[in-house]
Amino acid sequence: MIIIMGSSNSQAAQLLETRSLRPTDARRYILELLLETHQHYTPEELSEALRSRGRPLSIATLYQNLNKLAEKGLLVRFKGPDGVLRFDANVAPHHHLVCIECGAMVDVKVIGPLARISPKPVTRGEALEMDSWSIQEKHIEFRGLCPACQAKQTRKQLAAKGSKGSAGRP
Amino acid sequence: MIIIMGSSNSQAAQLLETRSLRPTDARRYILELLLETHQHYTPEELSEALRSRGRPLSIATLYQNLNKLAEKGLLVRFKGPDGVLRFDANVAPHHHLVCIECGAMVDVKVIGPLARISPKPVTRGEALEMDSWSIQEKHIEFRGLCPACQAKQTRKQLAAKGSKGSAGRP
DNA sequence: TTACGTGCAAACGTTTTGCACAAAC
DNA sequence: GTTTGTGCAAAACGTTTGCACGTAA
Repeated sequence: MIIIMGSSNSQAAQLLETRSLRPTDARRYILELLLETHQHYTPEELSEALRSRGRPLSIATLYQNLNKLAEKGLLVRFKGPDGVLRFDANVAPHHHLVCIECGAMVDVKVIGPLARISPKPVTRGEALEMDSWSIQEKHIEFRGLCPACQAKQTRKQLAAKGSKGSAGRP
Repeated sequence: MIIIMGSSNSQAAQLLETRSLRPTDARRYILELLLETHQHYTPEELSEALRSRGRPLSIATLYQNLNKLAEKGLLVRFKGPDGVLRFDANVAPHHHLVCIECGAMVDVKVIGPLARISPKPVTRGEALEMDSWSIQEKHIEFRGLCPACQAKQTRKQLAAKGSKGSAGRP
C-alpha cells in the first residue's frame, strides 16, 4: 500500500489502526472529513458532505461507523442543546460556542479562573442531595449568535427599519 | 424563593390564569408535579409519575400540554446532553448538575468570578470566525455522578473485586 | 353555544437492526 | 476460510398531528 502526501489521509488510516479498526473507505472518508473541517457534523450533514465529495455512504453504514468510531474514542458523540446528534473529531476536552439560532458549534478553550467556579443549590430539596454528587467535569457553553445568523438578523432589522442605520459589517 | 408545600395547587391554577390558559386537570397536574418536585422530567417520566398519582394522561395530551406550557413560558423545554427531552418549571436562568450515567439534572447557581470566564479558539479556522460571534449567555454544566449512580457504581466495584483488585478495564 | 381540550390512532423523522452479499484479514 | 463491513429494507423509538368526542367558558 502506498501512501502519498501525508496529510489527514494517512492520519485517518493510522488512527483506525491504533484502535484495531479496519481502515475501510467508509471509515476513512468519515474520519478525514471530520479531521479536516473541525466541525460538529450531524449525521445528515455528514451524509451530504460525503455525497458531495463523491463518496456517498448508505445511511446505515454511516450511523454504524459513526457509532463504532465514537465507541472506540476516535470521535465524540453528543447532542447539542437543540437535541441534534453531532460528532466531533476533537476528542480533547474543550468548551463550546453554540449558536442559539442555527445550532452551529465551535470549539473553544476557556480563559479565566475556571477552578474557582463551583455549583450552589438553587432549591431546598436539592441542597441536601448536592453534597453527594461527585463532579468530574465542568463544561461551559457560550450561547449567542454565529456570524451568519447575526448577519441575517441585522439584515432583517435593517429591512424592518428603512432609513436610519449603522455602518456596514463584513 | 422557597415554595411552601401544599400551596402549589392553587399556584398552578393561578399561573395558568396569568397566561390565559384554561386550568384543566391535565395542565394543573403537570404543573403541580413540576412545581412540587423541582425536577427535570422527561415526558415519559412525567407520564409515569402522573399515572402513579392516579392522574394518567394520554401521551398526546401530555405532549400537547407540555408544549403549550413551554410556549407560554410556564415551563422551560430543552434537551439534556444525552438528547433526552426534558421540562423544567424553574424558568429563571440557572446552571445544571448533570449525571453522566442516568442524565438526571439538578439546578444550581454558580459561585465564582463567572464574568471573567471567556472563550478562546481551539482550532485555526475557527479563530477567525470567533471574533464575530455575539455571546449572550454563559451556561455551565457540572458533569458527574448523581448519588444514586455513585452508589450503583460502588456496589458494582465491590462485587467485582472480592479480594484483591487494581485496574478496571472499560 | 362556541371555542378549546382530550385521547385514540395514525403519521412522522431519526436512529437502529436483520439480513444477504462483499471485502478485508 | 473466517471475520468483519456494507447497504437495503424494515423495525423501533420518541414526538407530532388529524379527527371525533367531551368539557369549560
